[in-house]
Amino acid sequence: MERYNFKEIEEKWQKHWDENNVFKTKIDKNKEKFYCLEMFPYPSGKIHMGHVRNYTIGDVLSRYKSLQGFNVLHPMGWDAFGMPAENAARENKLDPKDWTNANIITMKNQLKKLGLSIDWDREISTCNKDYYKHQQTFFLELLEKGLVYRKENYVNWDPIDETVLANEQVIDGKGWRSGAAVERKKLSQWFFDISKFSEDLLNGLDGLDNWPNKVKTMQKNWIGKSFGCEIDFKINGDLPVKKIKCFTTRPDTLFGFSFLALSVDHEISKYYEKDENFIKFKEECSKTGTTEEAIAVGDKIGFKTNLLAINPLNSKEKVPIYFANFVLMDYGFGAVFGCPAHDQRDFDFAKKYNLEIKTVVKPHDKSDTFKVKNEAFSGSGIIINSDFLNGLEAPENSITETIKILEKKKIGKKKINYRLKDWGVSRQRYWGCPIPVAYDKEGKVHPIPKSMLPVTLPENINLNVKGNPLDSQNNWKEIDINGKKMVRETDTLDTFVCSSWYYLRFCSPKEGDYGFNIDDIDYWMPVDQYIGGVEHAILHLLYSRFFMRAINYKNKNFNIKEPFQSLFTQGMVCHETYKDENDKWLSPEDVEKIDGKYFQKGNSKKIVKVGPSESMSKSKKNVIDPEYIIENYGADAVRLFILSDSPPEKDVQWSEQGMISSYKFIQKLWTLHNEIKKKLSNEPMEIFDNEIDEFTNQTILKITNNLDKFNYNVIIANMYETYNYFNNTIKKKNKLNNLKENYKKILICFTPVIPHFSNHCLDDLDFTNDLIWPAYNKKALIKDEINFVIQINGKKRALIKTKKDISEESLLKVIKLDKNINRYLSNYKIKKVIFVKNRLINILIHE
RNA sequence: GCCCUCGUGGUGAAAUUGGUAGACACAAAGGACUUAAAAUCCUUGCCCUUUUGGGAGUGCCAGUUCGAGUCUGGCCGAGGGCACCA
Repeated sequence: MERYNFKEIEEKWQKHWDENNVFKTKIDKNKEKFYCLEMFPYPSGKIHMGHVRNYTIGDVLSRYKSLQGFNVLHPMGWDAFGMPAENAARENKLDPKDWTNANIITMKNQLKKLGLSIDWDREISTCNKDYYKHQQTFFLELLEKGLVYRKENYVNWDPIDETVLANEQVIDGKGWRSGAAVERKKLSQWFFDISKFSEDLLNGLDGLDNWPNKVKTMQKNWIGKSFGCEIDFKINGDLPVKKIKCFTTRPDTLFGFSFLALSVDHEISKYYEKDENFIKFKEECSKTGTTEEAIAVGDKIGFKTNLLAINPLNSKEKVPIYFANFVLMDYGFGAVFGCPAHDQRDFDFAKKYNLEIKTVVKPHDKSDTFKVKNEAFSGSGIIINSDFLNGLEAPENSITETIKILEKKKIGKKKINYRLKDWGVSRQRYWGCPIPVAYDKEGKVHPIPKSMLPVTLPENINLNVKGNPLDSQNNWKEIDINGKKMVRETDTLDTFVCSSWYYLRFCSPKEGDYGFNIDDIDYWMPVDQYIGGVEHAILHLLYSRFFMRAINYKNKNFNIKEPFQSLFTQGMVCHETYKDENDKWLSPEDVEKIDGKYFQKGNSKKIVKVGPSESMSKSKKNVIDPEYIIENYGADAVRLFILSDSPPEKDVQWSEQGMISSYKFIQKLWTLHNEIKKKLSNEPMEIFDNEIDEFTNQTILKITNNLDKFNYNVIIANMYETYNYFNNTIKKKNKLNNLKENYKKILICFTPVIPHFSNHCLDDLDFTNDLIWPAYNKKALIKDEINFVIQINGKKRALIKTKKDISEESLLKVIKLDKNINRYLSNYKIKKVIFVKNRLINILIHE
């Protein structure tokens, strides 16, 4: 027997799949479709283990669904616009396009070596003008529908990447890519009106039964719906403004009102612009505002105005108005009514400035003289000290009642507020999709006529400039529209716009007139299974849900709202981290383990400090190169290992030992295959063995269920069990009549995980027909004999083999023959017997 | 502070959804083969007993049940998300 030559065999099959267009997909209305999609990669250079895991999971599912007879769409493309290309190009004096395309070629080859069942005919790249042309059309359509607008606003400015970031791209006050502390800057920007769909995006979550709850909760929190009331406060003072609007969720505590706080950006601030003390105060606010921790721990500070606000429920009561650092301009109306007794933040502020703390809610178990002392009370209770509101149950009842009263008095009205803000999509970068608009001399916006699309990026330009390289491209910027001279928009679109609709493009990758063809969409969409990292829980997944609604808006021909029917978020691939004596990161390649201790390779004097296992990342050097692993162990072995150790939704530890054992497992399977082959050709097959049928059926049932439930790690265990069983059985038994058909079924079940090996073995035995997912035979699943569990007082005392469907009476007779059981039964009286058919008997005795 | 998820051997983890806890694998120890090593194979895995067997046992404490890793309540611990959101 030859050793299993994975290199030769894997290459052979990959070539076969390629040359025969095995994974090419066409619409076939006689077949049920299955659209399996993994989040497409950014072409950063080489694939990493995270990709291997993500795409292996998707490939197992695709191959399984194909074998089940589905018409499977399993495409791949490139999220090809973005900063790294621009940075790399600047450093190496290259064109971002060349850098990107070279990476795409490398990574495509690497993905092919993994043996993925991808329809490469549908490959798309978002930096290709055939792609972004349609994105520009979408942009203009949204502009026409009023879903895109331009406004001057405070934005998140990333000083390292020198671009604006969306709220979703600021994590803990830092840029999601650069890690730089984000600054506030006022700029004119393009926005997508995502907040228009806040309610719909929230409601849509309820229908996403096959999404992880975690992701749904995150989106729900991000949308941040809250019920409340808007209230107009009259103000006393020497300003032309006589009214300030506030949003509150607790109008029922209005009698506890003791100050009104405004954002420093509130419109009233314009009357204080020349006040030196106010300018100083505003500066102080912007300083503390940069990091999240500063905000969380930070002091509440205020600037007292000479204005007074009048309590709308008691016009005699007048309270001071402050500007305060904790009031956000872009939530509510940038103004807060302060009730220190029942809001901790207001309480802190009141303590600092010695403001009145009026208790208006008491806990149920306290008397009417209850007074808030050391901290605000926000629990449930009864309204007190509030005139006609007294006695109401707080909070639910008192809030609705108060709103009714306020509405009657025309002081306020019911209001629902959302935390979700519009999506700022302007980026001051070169390597992105140009925004297809221009400005005339007056600065008025003109869409680029659709006939002039695409607006392509200028090529071979100097990237070594400060700010946006497109700004200095005068030839490119100047444009004639209908004889009028105009200047192009130089901002490009956030790359998350590209990924908001790419799954539609895969359905019609070559459609020239529009982004997609409606017939294709009708057949393929929605994505039946989407697979990717949880880091996009809010970003990409929310944007995509918005984008479908935006296309759908005022569009009778397009009915998709939810692009992803089911979502699966896989865990990360982790590895131990290593540092040398100077705390410099070391790569696993440079580390050697001798007798349980770690040293630098080739130098057993240099001790290596071992850190915790963390998600593989270039910066910590704890990466394993998939190409090296595939080269040395083969794609099947890598696929097997990456699935074997942990459930796919959890993080997995990379283990060299585990990898080797997966490799050895393939070799063992090969040895087994050859022994089975020898038996099949040498021995007359005359003995029909029930047990092997039963085992195979059990295995088919287990693997099928585990595939359906994404228990891919358990499938690997099932594969090991199968090997162990077959290996033992063929050693013990000869001339098995039903070995052949069972082995064939098993090989088919192995195909999704180890496609090269399984196809090779199937081919080797001329099993080339009817390669379909085996159905389990329910009759064969019912065993003739059952291991019956015998319990005495709920404790297992014996395991007895009996015929199936044995009755309670006969079982009791049988178990009396068991020495151990009889010891209990003959010495004690039976109180009660619990009998579970074909499974368990529990005998309760007096002791 | 608020919300969510999760606690099972030395390790990664299984457990047909309330019915044999620890499948499958990694690591470890012992053994077989070998001059030796590698590779391969076998055995072991908490406590008591020579064995048959018995006891404890799924973070901790209670509860429901004939029976709880699984259900209920409380506590402890870990991870994640949001965070001056009015």
